[in-house]
Amino acid sequence: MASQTSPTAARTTRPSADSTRDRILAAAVDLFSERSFEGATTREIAARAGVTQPLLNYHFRSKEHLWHAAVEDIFGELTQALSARIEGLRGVDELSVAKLIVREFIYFSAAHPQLHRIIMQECKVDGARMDWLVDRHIRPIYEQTVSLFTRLVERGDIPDVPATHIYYVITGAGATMFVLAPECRRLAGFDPLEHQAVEVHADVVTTLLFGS
Amino acid sequence: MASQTSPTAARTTRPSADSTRDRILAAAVDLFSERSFEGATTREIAARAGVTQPLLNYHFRSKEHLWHAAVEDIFGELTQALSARIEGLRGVDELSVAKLIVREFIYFSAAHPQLHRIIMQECKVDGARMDWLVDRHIRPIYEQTVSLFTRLVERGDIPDVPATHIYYVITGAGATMFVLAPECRRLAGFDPLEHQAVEVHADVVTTLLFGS
DNA sequence: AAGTTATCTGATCATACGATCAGATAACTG
DNA sequence: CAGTTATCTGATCGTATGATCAGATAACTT
Repeated sequence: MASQTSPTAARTTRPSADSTRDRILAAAVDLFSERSFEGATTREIAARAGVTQPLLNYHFRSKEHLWHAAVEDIFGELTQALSARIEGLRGVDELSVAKLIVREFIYFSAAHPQLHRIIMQECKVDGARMDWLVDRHIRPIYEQTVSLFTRLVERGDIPDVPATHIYYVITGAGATMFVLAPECRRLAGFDPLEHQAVEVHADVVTTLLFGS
Repeated sequence: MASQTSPTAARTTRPSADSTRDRILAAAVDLFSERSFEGATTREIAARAGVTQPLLNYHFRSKEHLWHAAVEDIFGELTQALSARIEGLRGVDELSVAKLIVREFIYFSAAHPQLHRIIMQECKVDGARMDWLVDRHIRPIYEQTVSLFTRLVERGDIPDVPATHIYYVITGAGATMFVLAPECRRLAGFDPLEHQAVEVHADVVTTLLFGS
């Protein structure tokens, strides 16, 4: 029997190394982010993973399930990275925590452009996948961020800026830039990542947000 | 014989009203922007235009040609709108022209979110359509904008900001916001267009760019 | 070793999709 | 009006794609 997982269920039941399945997931993350759901074919994903196409339907009920698992995978990594960062900052004041979390997010975005690319590719009108993505992954992070920044504003630690603006700066200026690097190169022959290290970019965003 | 047009040829040979063809083009612009090239089917486009599917292949050689014609259409409207604005400003100083052109661009973006949506949907890795789109439409506008702003900077009319930053503010903050309104609503139950008139948003961007 | 389950493949199916074509209808021309 | 061209449709084709299935192979259990 295939190890069927529901689209929303995190992959935690079998912790052992399942390298073939993982390779398929990695290939799916890559191709879905590069070409969107409709633009990526299961054969292409299989080829990149070095397996045959029917194997995808063995490990995942359908292409749609595979997409959900892939998104679960990449967003799980993000959540884990952020949690680990917070965990390592017990006792530190919330302002410093916020600064370091934003940095962590930018670093992750630079290292995993697939994450923002997938979001971008799913920005379709009346898209069910986008609804799921927002509900399950984006909103939780968004609300945590907003509540953290709201506390900092109330405490007078940072200037009072609308929460949506904060989020816009972080995700937009802070992360999407890395994703749009290829388009930037296409347009102006200029790649932001070549001229500016991630750390420098993180500095800019931090200054923008925290005014320091 | 079908009125075949090459993908890059502007539709200027037959100026008379061709309402069916125009309805197909409008439907194509809508659906390509809502669902991307691969996500939109020719049958769906035909249905929205109120015609049968084979008619698309009569007016356009292929789905790819239809996409090019649709992009040609919407970007042609933009170019025309900007040109008309410039035409009506003969003799006006370049700083005022720049301000009004930026406004015009934001108004157009708000009225035609399909334009930025199409760009967004074609942000794929190694996408031939994106290459064409940048070469034929985006770069010309980009270079014109940059050269205009460069002159203003040299003249000391506006603060010295890197050209790419200028373009980023205009297109990013200025226009993409309207396109991402559905996602904004999805995420935070907040639609920027409901809370903020286009004029107000244009004010914000203008202030950001021209510091006045 | 034998039995059992998990993993993987080749062959194939059903369908959705873009394209084609013969022919109908409408519009235009002389 | 007759002839011609432009416009449009129903039927159909070829193919790409996601899914299925029987069976092979590997791994694991007792």
